[in-house]
Amino acid sequence: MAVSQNIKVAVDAVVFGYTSKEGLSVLLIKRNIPPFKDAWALPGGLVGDLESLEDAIHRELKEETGISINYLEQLYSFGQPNRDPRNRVISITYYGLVKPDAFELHADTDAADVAWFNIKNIPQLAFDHAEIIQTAHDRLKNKIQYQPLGFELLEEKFPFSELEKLYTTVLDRPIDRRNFKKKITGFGFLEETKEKQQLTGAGRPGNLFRFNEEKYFRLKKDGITFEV
Amino acid sequence: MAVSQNIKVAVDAVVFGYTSKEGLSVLLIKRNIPPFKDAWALPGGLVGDLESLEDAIHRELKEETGISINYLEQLYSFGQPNRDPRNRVISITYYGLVKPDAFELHADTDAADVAWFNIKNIPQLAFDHAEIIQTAHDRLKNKIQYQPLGFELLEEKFPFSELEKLYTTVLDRPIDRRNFKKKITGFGFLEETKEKQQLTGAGRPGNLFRFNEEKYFRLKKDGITFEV
DNA sequence: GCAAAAGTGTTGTTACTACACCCATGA
DNA sequence: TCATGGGTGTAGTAACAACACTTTTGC
Repeated sequence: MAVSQNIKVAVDAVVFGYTSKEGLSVLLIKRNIPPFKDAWALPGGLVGDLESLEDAIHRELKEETGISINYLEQLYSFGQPNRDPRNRVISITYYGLVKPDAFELHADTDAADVAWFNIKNIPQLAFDHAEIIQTAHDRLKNKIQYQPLGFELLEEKFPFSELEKLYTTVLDRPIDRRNFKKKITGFGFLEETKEKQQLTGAGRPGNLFRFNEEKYFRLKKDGITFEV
Repeated sequence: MAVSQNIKVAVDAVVFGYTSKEGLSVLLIKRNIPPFKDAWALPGGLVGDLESLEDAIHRELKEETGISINYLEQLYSFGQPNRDPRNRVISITYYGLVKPDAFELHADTDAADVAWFNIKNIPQLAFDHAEIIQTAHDRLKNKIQYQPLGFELLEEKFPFSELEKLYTTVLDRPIDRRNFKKKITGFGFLEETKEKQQLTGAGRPGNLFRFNEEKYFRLKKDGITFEV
């Protein structure tokens, strides 16, 4: 019906990182071009005419932040006519999970700077990016209730307390250690190794666990019922 | 980064209808322009430069099928470069739920025909629309597990067996009547009226129920745990 | 009176919640 | 020996699954 259309298509990503010291954080870039020059924003950009949406977001992440990420999932599409002050841009957003320590951040092409920001301490953002982060965070909190979580966010081997801290952080409330362990081990996607945690200060060292990838991803697909 | 971009933005909708005789069906239009002329397709079309995505899909539904629908939710965005043979079009898709009997279908502007097709009997479709319907159907089956369902699909007053049939149809398996009733009445979003069903053939007439809108939508928002 | 659909309770089993003390280590 | 964090079991309660017969109506 519309004879010609003048709308641009962008992709943006909310990349969550987790460390037990820092908690849950989000990867942001500092814009070096107007509008919102020098403001923090989500990594992302316009989609190329010949590339898929997934390729576009991976490319943008690589260019703007230096990270490459294998777990990325579509979140929502934002399309209010005035969300970009220049011209109409709709944004297809993704969210992903990574281990921050596994990457060196470097603001390569389009960005003046890149950094992790704790989810509780996000600065003023460009465009409607605050709303996008909010949506992604809600989705993550929701998702944790019917999918296992942790594989993409923890080291290969980790003490059980790391997983517990992760859940505490994402759910933002305390959980009962014994019940949590019963539940998690009941699902069977964790394997206990014979190794013990290297000590970092005082305290009894914990046994190290790892994910059984096959079972983990099957449960991720089939869904679980998770209440703690 | 891309200096100019040549991508069009469309919206498409998977509108589910339910009747107890026909089961679950999907609203389709017959295209009257190439490509895929005379093929069945989802209602939808290009987004206007100044309208929101939601306005666009409501407008297209009105134009192409004659229905207006108040429950519509974003589903997913499809953006493979080759999904439209003419040029690059990304589609932001929605899904909605209606009572088919409440509308007169009429193929107004862009469509040669409009019709309901049973979900088990969908014809060959244009573009990647079969995949979109699949995605919508999966979402519906999933959603039913943590949100109440029925308000948008049933008459104002209905015998309990109607709700039961709806769940049986959507879940595509039999459910235990007594346990189902216990569960549903436990949530408290149903109200029993004093009226009895008008008879349609033999059988004991059932009491009529209605939804308590306030409780229904609160539970829809908060989520429920549903297992039958 | 028979076919069709509605209505209704109980029991066994499983899953969840709440809760507190001892153990291994480093300093 | 003290501070820190890891590890473990039980009992009461609530939710779920399985299951069959009686009632009301039309024909």
